[in-house]
Amino acid sequence: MKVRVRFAPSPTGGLHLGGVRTVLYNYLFAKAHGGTFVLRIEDTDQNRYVPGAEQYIIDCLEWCGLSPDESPVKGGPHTPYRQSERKELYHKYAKQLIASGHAYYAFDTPEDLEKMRHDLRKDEHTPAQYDSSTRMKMRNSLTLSDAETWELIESGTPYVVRIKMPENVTVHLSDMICGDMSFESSLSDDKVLLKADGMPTYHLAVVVDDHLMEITHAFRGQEWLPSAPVHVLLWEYLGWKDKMPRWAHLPLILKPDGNGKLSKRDGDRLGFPVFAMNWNDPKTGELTSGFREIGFIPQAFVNMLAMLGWNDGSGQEIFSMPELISKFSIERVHKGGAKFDFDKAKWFNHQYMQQMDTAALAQLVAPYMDKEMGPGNWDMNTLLTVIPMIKERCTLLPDVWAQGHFFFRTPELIEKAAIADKWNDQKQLFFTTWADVLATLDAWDEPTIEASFNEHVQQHGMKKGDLMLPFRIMLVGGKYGPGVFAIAALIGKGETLKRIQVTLAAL
RNA sequence: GGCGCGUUGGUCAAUCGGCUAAGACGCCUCCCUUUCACGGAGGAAUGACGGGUUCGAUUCCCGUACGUGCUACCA
Repeated sequence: MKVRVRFAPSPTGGLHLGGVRTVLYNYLFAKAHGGTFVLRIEDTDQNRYVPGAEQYIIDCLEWCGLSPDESPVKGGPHTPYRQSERKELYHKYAKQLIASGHAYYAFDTPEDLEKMRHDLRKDEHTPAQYDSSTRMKMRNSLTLSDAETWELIESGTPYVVRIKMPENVTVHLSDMICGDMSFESSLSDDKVLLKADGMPTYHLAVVVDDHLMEITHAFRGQEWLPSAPVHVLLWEYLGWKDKMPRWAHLPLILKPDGNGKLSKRDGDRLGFPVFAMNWNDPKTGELTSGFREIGFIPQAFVNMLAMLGWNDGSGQEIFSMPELISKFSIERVHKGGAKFDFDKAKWFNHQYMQQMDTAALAQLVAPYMDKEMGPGNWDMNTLLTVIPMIKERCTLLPDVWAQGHFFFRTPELIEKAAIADKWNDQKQLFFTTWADVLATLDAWDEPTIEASFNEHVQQHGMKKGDLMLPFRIMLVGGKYGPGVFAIAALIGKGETLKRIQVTLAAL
């Protein structure tokens, strides 16, 4: 059997961690079986549709290295891939369901529904559902005659199509992750299949499209489990049950500090991104930060997500994409949700920064260099030299600048406070005279500079330990960075002397 | 409220009836390093609770508790 999987996001906002992970597991499963990964866009809610969101999703997938084989832009054998462009299809199958008695027209207004939910409420806490116990009290094609129904439709009365849930049926569902489950059909309400605006709801669209696009395995978040029986019933009622995909309901990604699904607002609140890339909402003008922009390497991001809900049992945590494809197994995906841990996410990125080759890393760092120094105003060869010296101190891509800016530019901020209270005339004299010695040096390399320093320390009868930190502060501006003599060697004699003199004058 | 799903350290988690319960992140101590890191060596910290089944339960079953999801003309 040829494997076909799909991801069907609604273009209503950024792509969050759970979404990317769903794509990832889809992708890994498909690639492991030589299958096809389909992207279709679920733009079925005109009120919530946000222009640009579709392209954003496509860009995110590309950044993550998870580009689909078939998509609205790429095309494929099942065009169109946008649900808004497949409207007639849904109408056709909705009519088929009505004809076979599994669905019906409903003309109730929102006010009618609200009244029903209030008047017929089952108990204090729970409003009534539109289901077998209430549907015969509403205005729909089950209570109206055919002629009345037809007249209402002809006269342009807004209507929806609802599924007629059976009264006493136990729906069985076999899930690749959750195992066998069963649901009582009477517990679900008569879900709307076709909305008054003519668009399908998710329930109809997912079944029709999965069938038409020959999807064999359907991955989605566990929040869909309660409506899965509706979908199973639709597969059955449409006569396609033998072609129903195998389901896999993925565990949820939860808030780090406790309760609930991770949401966009948690990122703002806790100081980390929840979207793959920056999302600029054109409707609200609100900007939500992404993992790409704060300096994650895409492979690290994807690796981190892969481990949030799955492992191969060996204890290995760093996997390349080909390794993930060959080792991923749906049986080892957890059932329980996982709290997202930003520290662990950063650890993954740190690991990738250490193992990545310098040239590739420099390419990823270049945009941040452009941002700080201006495009063309910095030297790539210097960056290539500097990266191996500082990368172990770097967790995210912009840390390269934070940890190495002094190689490119005289530090603007000098942490004088770190040395000021122990400063004295003797030290002042030491550096003044040593600068003169340095000026006369012929060679300019790390051992030469350090030897000169040591010799000068001895001549002044001072302690090297008292002078190393001041020298560092002069060159770097703060208490961090690689060996001071290596820094001096790299920035050059002129720049070293300049930094010593500037700081001496300021102390 | 109803229904579904889940529950091993603070977090991610291994274990598929034999446990002195792996490993990772984070935290702490020490070593290395005349800075900050990296690295190395240690440490604290876990089976929700109550019943069964069994020679033996973290593991299987049943309750309870807790968590979480759904309960829309949102997905």
